Amino acid sequence: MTTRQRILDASLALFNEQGERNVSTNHIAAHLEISPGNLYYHFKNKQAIIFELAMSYQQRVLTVLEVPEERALTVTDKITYLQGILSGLWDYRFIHRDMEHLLAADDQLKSHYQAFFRQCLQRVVAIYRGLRTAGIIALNDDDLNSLALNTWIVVTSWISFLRTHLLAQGGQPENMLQLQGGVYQVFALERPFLTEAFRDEVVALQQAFAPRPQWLHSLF
Amino acid sequence: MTTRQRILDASLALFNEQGERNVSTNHIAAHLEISPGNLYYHFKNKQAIIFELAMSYQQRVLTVLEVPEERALTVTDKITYLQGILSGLWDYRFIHRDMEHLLAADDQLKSHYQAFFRQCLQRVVAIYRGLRTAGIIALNDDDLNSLALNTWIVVTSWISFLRTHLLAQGGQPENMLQLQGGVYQVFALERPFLTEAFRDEVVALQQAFAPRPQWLHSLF
DNA sequence: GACGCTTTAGAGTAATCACTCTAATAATGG
DNA sequence: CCATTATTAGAGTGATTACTCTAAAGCGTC
Repeated sequence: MTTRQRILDASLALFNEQGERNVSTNHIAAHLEISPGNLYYHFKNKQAIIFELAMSYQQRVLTVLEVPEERALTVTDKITYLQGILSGLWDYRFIHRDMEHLLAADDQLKSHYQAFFRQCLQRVVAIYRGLRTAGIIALNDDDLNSLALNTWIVVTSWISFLRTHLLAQGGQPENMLQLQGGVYQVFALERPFLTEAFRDEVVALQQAFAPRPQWLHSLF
Repeated sequence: MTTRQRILDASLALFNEQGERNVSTNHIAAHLEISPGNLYYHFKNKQAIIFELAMSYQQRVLTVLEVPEERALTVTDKITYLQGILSGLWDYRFIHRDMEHLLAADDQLKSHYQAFFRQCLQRVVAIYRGLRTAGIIALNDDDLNSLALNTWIVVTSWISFLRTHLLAQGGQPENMLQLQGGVYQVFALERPFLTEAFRDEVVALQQAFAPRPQWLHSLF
């Protein structure tokens, strides 16, 4: 693997674990046992590393959100989408931790991200339209748009919600289970719009993602 | 006003405007035209300032979320709650920008915050129970719990959503209007649970908070 | 094996950070 | 008016930051 790629991988891992704020370029170099000069030979500054990671993240998410045109959507599709997005968010979780800072520090990243968000929202809308066409949910366009936006907000906030409100240290195994709770939570958004024909089936599926009692009951 | 209070006020203003990360204790002192030594006479470190601001924030939110016991809830109550919370979140918006960092840096704040969150969630649940008792919404306990959690997530993420996805510079006047969009968005969460008796009334009310076309249509 | 290009090491730098120390000044109370 | 205490100024500190510079090492090719 090239040094350049090793820098990206190490940066991503360290940013995720400790937060971008707490990881300096010197830390990254030391972790890789290379010199700071070497790091700066491959990237002109820290922003450039972040920018590249953010591009990978966006590509990952957009790939997950592709909408099949030739066939109708199924309930399983929806789960696949959610799991894909949640695992993408997890793998790049440093990005949503203080995105305001990342965007404020890099105009190029900001415009890229805002375009990316529009694309995402359009695809989420398209997915819900697909579910409506498939007869799985029933709602008007206003409700659908609001649902799409609320879904986006809940999904993208879910990880930081977990990390701030629940388990203290960011142990991965524990959180991976809780991560699935995001699926449950989004299903709860859609549930009232389910058609009678699909309600029982979907609700049964949702239960598979029900948060484990040990932390759910500690909430309510 | 005491120097101590002036430090708190200036810190809050600067943290909100520039982000806690970008505001050093030296900045705060310089802004107040006092010496760093003076600042550290009143607060033992930066964390202590943040901690105190976080306590004010929590008290503000809990005060807003008080549930009247002697009377039934009305639709107007709900709007009052939402506006109160949103304006509280706005006035302390630095807190939700990188809360993970704030909590990781201060164990005391972390335990306070987690207890605070539980209290908030319980009150949101109580409010929805009140609306159910008043016959405004109809749902079972599972749906109600999920709705409460989703409401909390959407409300607390709304401001950072606005600041990252929409208008670039954080101009207050523009954002104050958009801030109200959060009310609309939460109403959208509840809308499918409205009883027939109240649906038309509430939906009409919701329209008053509909986001202005100039940025809504840019989204979809 | 000499040349040129890419990659690397590592010392160094100016700026900034949170915070400390000492001493001067103001306020207070007897 | 004096003694004590509370408040303030301001210089300074060691650590850390993002990043630069120079020179050396690899390495492919003729």
